[in-house]
Amino acid sequence: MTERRAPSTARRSERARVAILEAAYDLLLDEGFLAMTIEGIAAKAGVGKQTIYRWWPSKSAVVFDAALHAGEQAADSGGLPDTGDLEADLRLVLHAIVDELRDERRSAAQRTIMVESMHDDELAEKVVEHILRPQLELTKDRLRSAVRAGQLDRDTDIDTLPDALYGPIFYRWMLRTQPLTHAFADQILGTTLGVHKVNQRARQGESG
Amino acid sequence: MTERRAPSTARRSERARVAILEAAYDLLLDEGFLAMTIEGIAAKAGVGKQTIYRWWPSKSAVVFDAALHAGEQAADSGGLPDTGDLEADLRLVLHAIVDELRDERRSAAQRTIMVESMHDDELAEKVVEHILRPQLELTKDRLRSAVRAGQLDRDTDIDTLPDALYGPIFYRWMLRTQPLTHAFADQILGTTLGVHKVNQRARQGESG
Amino acid sequence: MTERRAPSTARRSERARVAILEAAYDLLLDEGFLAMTIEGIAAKAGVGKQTIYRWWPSKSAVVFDAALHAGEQAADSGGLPDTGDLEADLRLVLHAIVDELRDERRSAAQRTIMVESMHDDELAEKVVEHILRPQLELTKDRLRSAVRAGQLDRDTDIDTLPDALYGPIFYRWMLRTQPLTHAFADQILGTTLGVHKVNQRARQGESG
Amino acid sequence: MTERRAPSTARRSERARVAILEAAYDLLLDEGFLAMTIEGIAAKAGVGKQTIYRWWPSKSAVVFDAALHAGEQAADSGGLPDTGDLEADLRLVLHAIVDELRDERRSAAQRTIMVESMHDDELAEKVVEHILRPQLELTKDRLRSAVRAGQLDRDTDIDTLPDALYGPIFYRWMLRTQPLTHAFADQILGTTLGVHKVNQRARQGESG
DNA sequence: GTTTAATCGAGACGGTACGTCAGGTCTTTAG
DNA sequence: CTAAAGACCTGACGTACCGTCTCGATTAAAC
Repeated sequence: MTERRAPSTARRSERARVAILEAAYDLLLDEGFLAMTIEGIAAKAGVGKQTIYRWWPSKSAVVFDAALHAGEQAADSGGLPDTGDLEADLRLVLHAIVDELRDERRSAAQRTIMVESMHDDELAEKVVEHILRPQLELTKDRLRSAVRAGQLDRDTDIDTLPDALYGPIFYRWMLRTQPLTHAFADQILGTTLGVHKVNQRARQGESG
Repeated sequence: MTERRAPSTARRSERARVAILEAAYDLLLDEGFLAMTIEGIAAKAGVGKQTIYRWWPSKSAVVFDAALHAGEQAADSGGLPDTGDLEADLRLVLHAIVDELRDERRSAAQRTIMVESMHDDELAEKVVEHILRPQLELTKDRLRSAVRAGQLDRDTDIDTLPDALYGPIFYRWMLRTQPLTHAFADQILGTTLGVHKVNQRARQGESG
Repeated sequence: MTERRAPSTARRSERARVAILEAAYDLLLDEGFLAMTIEGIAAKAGVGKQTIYRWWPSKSAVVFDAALHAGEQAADSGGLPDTGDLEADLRLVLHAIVDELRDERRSAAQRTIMVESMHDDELAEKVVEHILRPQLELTKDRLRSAVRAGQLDRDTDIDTLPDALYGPIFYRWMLRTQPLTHAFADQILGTTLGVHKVNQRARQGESG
Repeated sequence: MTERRAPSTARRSERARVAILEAAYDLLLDEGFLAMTIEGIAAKAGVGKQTIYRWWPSKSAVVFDAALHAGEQAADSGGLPDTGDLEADLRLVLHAIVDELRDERRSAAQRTIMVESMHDDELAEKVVEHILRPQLELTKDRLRSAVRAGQLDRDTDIDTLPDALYGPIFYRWMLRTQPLTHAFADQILGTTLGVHKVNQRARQGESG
């Protein structure tokens, strides 16, 4: 993933690679990004420091790969569910996200990476490219499908809606101003889809 | 702000205190939180390292105070504007936030504080209490005023709406997936208020 | 002695200085120059590495000072003995040198210094100035005294004789081709003084 | 020369062997023993590190062989000249040695090897066996021949005389206290042979 | 004339020590 | 008594080499 200065990648020791990623992930969870050190990773992985420096340019890069390695979940989803009912499908997705983020153990690493990406442009780019962009694109695909199915206004801004959905959840997760719940996700969903929902608005119009 | 282990605070040199805070803020803008060092602050401020350690417990603490010192703006706002037109008032606020965050110099400190609060619970609490909570409370006040004025549904969830407004902006600012613009803020505002706006929905219902 | 890059020497910790020199000397005797490390000295002295690097530019420099510190004997001799009997006086000196060089513990430092001075011109100069030249000058003084006393030919080459005395001993010490003994020293002494001794040659002439 | 752990020596690549020795000698002259590295030799020779480690046990061993290879002069001499005039023959030998040692370029490597042999017992043994002992034995042979010819006392210590001859020259060469000249060699020779010369002493006796 | 097995260039590996940097504490000197 | 200056111990940094260990790809020998 990140072996950009890799000399060949052919002779590379898979054993060492995996040991490093797992040691890095453990240390990330146990000590946090700032406290962990390259020397610590090397020691825990039973690996020479140079073997880390040979394949990764920075601590950020190792940790990012470690997080990806820990959850090979990024590419597993072949897309968002599409049952025909947009709101139900999105609710499923948001609930899954909330569930994952509420598991403190699993989400600590994610949060750390997000945080570090704020002052590490290289890391930030990787986060956007490998984690956020794919998720956003899949979401947009689902929304376009909904437009085609007549469930959303034809003039809905497809680029903004995902931010409106994920932003508030991200906000509460990062800043912990209030608890992150399914109910909150539902409210965000309702609020966000509100103006754009064709049928509902029509029905509301009739009954109004 | 953070002088917890201060021995007396009485004999403290104001000259040194200000020099430290200003040096710290300059370095924060020039080098960023990670690159700057306590030694660097001391050198730039023409101060002994011990004079920093005597009054602050950590780099985070100095930088937080430096940011507060730089902009004594946190508490200046006596509340959100209330012209009677909720959407216009919120648009003003969101545009101001966007403007501040788009100014790299001004937003660097904010970003740093957010970042550091992630692995510094004490700092996190201060951020929430001194910066976020006040902003959220003022926003809620404005929303309640709108409900009273009949501009918003009576059953609008006042606790969720601010997250729906600020969350997406925070999301784009932190993750930099797409540029942060006034247009984006406007769309979020439109989407978010959409279902709750009394007049507009009524009008839409009539014309539907 | 070697604090060339010393910033001030005023604030210097005498405790640390002595601990370093003693640790260095111990390690020199126990492990030898090549095997010992700066980190090892620091650890044994209970000192930070930086405290060594602050005051000495190289391992050689530390070890040289350590050797000087161990035996503040370099300048102690107020001159060679002068009992009137040149051969007896020189025999005393050579035996003392042999004794010192045969004591592995005591000669290790000397050997190391000689070795290091080969690839460290600055050190070499110090060795010549502080150790060799004084010894040679004192020896020449004693020889001149013997010429005045009529024990040596008036045309004896005073500049060559010391090399003829010390050279062979140095040769065996360094190259270890054969053991270094008092008998060897005596033979060198006899051979070297042979042609120059006034009385003996005269007596030999009479008996020839 | 030193291929002690060589598995067969049969399949050995002569090209690689020579390239290694020449690279090593170049590096020895250019950087000195301490600064040069096995990796450097391998790189300069265009050879894998393992090819060095396969045939030599240590850097010392490679460098020693490299020096031998550079001057295949060690074993070329079939003995010291024996014209019947001991002093003239030895003068020839000493002048040749002085000439070689005065050539800084050629003698630098020799000096380095001598120096390193002080803290490298394995190297020391090789130096003694391959370079010094042969020279000393040849010298002793010549001296015994002189005894038989009646030019030297029958009780002359044959084991000491070579040290008395070579020691002072070695001393000045290594320590560089004074320049190394033919005149110096002549004086050493005169002093050393003085007491033992049969004819001269007899003549002196007659004239005394 | 092909096996076939050792050697070759290459270079990754687990390590040690390097010399530097900054952390946070302790000490000295001046005001 | 505080502040400046800065030395102190600590520990991580990123680099250079160590000596060992695979890798294919030549060789040169014995079949």
